[in-house]
Amino acid sequence: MSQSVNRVILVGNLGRDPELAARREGDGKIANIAVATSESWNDRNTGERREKTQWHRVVCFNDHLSSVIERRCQKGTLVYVEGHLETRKWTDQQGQDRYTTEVIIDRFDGNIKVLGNGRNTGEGRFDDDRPSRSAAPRSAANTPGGSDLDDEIPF
Amino acid sequence: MSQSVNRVILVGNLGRDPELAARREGDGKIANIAVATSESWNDRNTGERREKTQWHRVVCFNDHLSSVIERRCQKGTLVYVEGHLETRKWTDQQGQDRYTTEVIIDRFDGNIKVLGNGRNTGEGRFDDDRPSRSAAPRSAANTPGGSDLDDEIPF
Amino acid sequence: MSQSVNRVILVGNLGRDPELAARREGDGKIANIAVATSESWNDRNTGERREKTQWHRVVCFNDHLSSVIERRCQKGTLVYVEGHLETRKWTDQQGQDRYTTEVIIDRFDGNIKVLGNGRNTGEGRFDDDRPSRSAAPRSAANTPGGSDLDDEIPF
Amino acid sequence: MSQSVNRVILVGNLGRDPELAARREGDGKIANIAVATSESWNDRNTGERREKTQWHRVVCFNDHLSSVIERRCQKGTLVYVEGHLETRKWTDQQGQDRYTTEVIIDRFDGNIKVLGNGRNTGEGRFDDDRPSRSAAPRSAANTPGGSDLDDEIPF
DNA sequence: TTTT
DNA sequence: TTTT
Repeated sequence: MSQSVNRVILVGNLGRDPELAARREGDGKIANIAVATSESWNDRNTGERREKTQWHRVVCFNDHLSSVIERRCQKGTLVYVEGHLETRKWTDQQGQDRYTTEVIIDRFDGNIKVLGNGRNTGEGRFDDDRPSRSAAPRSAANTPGGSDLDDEIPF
Repeated sequence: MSQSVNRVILVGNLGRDPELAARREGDGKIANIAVATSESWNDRNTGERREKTQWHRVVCFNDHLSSVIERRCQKGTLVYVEGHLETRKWTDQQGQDRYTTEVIIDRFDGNIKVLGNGRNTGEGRFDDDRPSRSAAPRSAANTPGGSDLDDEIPF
Repeated sequence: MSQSVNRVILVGNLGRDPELAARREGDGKIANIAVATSESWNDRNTGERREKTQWHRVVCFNDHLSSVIERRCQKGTLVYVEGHLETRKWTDQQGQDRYTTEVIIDRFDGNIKVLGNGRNTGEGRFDDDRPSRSAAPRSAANTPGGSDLDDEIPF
Repeated sequence: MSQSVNRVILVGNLGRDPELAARREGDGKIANIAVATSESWNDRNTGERREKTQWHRVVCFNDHLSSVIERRCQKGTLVYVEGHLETRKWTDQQGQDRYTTEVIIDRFDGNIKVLGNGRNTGEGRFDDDRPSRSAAPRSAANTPGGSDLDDEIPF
């Protein structure tokens, strides 16, 4: 179990179209996206509005989800991403150790969501792309004879 | 410090317009919103598409933020909410104990975000509503002479 | 995809031993735990230390994980829980509609972690309980010839 | 508001004692900690147990919280950290651009918690260190005449 | 009921 | 470097 947690949640816009990486043998497609988050504040001294953008390297190792990213996302798309941090080591041309930190999208179901923009305007549901391999959520309220909460706001 | 964590993150749509509650003395405005989240899956047995909606009572005790909710949110608005769970006890008309669980929006800055729909279409930034009381984010990259990451994707 | 997110993170202590519910046909064991979170603050007016505890109904529908909860958790155990909110409707003895909100533990791997106390003191790893059905994490750094970050501190 | 979210949650152990950085003028103390998270799995091919550790640079820019980290944390301490990602640019000795990604602890209250080990065994509460500047949580259940949930289990 |  |  490892007594540890490594969790990242991002909501932001793609800075460019997704890059579909070369397929590694047996592993399927890999998608790389650049996600921007920004915060703004009023400068204490000048009173001016300031803004700061962070760019995040987000990587998807799942073949099917990468295809969906390819189809549904483009420069400007607003996405929700849930993943974990990984820092990988590489060697630059001068032979020096370099480290790059990425957000790895964790699991298939629900860890990336298209929230707006891009190609997702009214063309049907994302889930339509998925084969029926997705299991039913496991909980009481999904059982037959269960809640009719779906039909009305219960409060 | 209490060695505990109580954290909720929701992205969903408002099921109705916000309700601005009566002002409690000295506490400012309170906003109540009904947020829907849903998940869908293919039924194992029938193969049919099924969907399940959850409704969340979300409460904001901050006066200023409640005003913003009032202005910026309406039925259908997609919001991001970050808060914590509270269950409060009350007594019904039969004199019985009842419990209601709500998501309390945690702090002012950034714990509710309008992601789409509603009144937020191109009318300027949410932050324009805020007085300059918001402090500058505290971190290295915000210092003078700092990063020019804002101008370009660095990867 | 549903354009929505419903996510709860708790770190808190069990208020009593886990309750293993009756097995529903075909669904395996269900575990119910009561998790307390608390926050404390200094009262603005009196200056006294005040504390507030929240109790959370946490439910696990996974058979194997429920067994682990049964073995590893007891009254007082500190746990990390990651799940989502569900409110289910039921009818009380007076025939009135009632609603109960629970935190449903999301998926098997890593969504409950024993952080301390209870029976988890030095009795071996939680993972030893698991059969080898757990898949390898999918990411670059796990590939053969990959990173040797594990062996040394990169900063 | 910026329509974006940048959020990191870590639970892990300190790999070394905290490093208290030089004070920047007017900004107070800065604490740097190295937090390890790890995951383990059974190798698909060999069946062997494998483990992978990630190291996270975590930075605290808050003076008071940095003092607490200094006192309460040491090599081996298990901590909960909530923050956001920042990547800062710097120039190495060869004059090349380099980027380092860090987790910045977000705000004062509750964004770092000592969960175990280290110096936190029975020496009194963390909160005792804090002056009474912490405001009361704002919510219904904290009001006078409010809930007595604290005293009894509601389920 | 828990815990600090 | 940590921890299980």
